[in-house]
Amino acid sequence: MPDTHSAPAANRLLAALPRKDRERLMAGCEPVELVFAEVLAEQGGRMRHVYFPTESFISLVAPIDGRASLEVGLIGNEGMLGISLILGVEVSPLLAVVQGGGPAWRMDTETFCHELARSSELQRLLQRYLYVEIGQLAQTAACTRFHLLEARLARWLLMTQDRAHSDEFHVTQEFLAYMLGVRRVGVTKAASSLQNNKLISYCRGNIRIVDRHGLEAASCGCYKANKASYAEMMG
Amino acid sequence: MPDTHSAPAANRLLAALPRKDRERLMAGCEPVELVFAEVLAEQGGRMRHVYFPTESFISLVAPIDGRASLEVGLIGNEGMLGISLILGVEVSPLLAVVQGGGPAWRMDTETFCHELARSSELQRLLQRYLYVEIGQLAQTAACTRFHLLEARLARWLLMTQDRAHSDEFHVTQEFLAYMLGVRRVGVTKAASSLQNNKLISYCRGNIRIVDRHGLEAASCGCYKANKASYAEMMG
DNA sequence: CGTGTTGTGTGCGCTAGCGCCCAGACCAGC
DNA sequence: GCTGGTCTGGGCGCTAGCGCACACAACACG
Repeated sequence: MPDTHSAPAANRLLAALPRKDRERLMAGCEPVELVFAEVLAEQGGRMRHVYFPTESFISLVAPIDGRASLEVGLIGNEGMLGISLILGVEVSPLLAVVQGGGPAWRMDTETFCHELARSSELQRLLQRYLYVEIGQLAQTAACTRFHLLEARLARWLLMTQDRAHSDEFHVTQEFLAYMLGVRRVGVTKAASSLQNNKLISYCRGNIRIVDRHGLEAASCGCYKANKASYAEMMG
Repeated sequence: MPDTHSAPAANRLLAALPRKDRERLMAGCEPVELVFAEVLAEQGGRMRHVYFPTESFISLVAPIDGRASLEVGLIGNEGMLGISLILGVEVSPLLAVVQGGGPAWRMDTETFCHELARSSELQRLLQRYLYVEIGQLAQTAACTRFHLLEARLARWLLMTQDRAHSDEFHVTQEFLAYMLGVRRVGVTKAASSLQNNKLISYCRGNIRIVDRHGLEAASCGCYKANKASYAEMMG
């Protein structure tokens, strides 16, 4: 079991719980190692587990028309996968794919629902988290409609850096194109532009954030807006 | 008080409640007449009331960058405004604007929260409704990204027709452009195309749906998908 | 060391939608 | 009947992103 697992605060939702609630919840969790591209939930499929990422992170993807798709959410150690269970629905509304491999806590849905019923603190916390997610979903819709690819890419990189807890991570342009709902070539152009401006360095899927401040300036306001909304609601 | 108000089933959420719960809830409601373009909730503003439209309908709009905006939800007699209260948050995540004037039930938030705590049936129902809304939010994001304006317009018209309970309603192209996040001229083109194909007839904001089947064929699959998801979850 | 696979960069013609501006049609009110 | 506001339509040049096809570099593995 990796060392990261032993820190209870490795997931911020868990960390935000009162000690008693947290300990009971974590007693029902098991540590798992998520691997890149693993599908944790199909759209419309029944969820068997919820996940609290610690070092890993998960993309929420809205498939459309069979072929295309669009990432509409990103879950790292600030959140959880399976939040719709607090609405009493154990069907996943979206496709959930591991975007960054690594450790996470996992809990089966029955145990989770049981704990949820017992702890009103847990309920309160997760309700607020869901509220934030909803706001971000709407924000993402508008962002995707209005903002230029380069800005959206910059935002995506920042969000990923936050969740990867590192200024280096691996993601191919092909994959990025899939997430952003554009052609691979479009990503090539946008990424080249960022690289020319010395904001990132890119080589065969290995991305390094060189100038975080510059990247924030190049990204759309949605990045900061999202962060602010999380901070406001989750404290 | 308009006659439509006397029918308890005029709002489908209310109608779906067991008689006892419904009667208690409606006792806390007052009938109001919503007027076009009225703002019922500012983004980030505190909500004072929740609304159950009967003949009226309400747009949920995600403003972005101050100027532009995008409609991400539409609430008619199948839903309610203020659903985020079931998450214990009385701040509106979106801008809510009356899109079609008419009667609705209104309830102040305190009473609503109180009733919510009393009726687990109400909770269950609204949780499912929120789940559907979330799914549609994600769907809308992808739809806006990938589908052509003409198809999106057709979808919008169908959704509005459903909520207006009439094949005629009033909406200017200017307003449509605002909702769809495009130029007015773009709407002119798309609407002309639909009119040329004898699917709608359009004159100075007065729209009439001429060929509903044709319009469904011209719209993207999102319309049917949304309807199906509501039907599945809400019975 | 060659060979297939994976990832990145380019070029080319195309389309949807943009921003801007103006024309005409219709309606309401004086 | 005139006038001014509202609504629709169209023209014009432009851009972001599309689809397709191809070249090339780096790596992985026999």
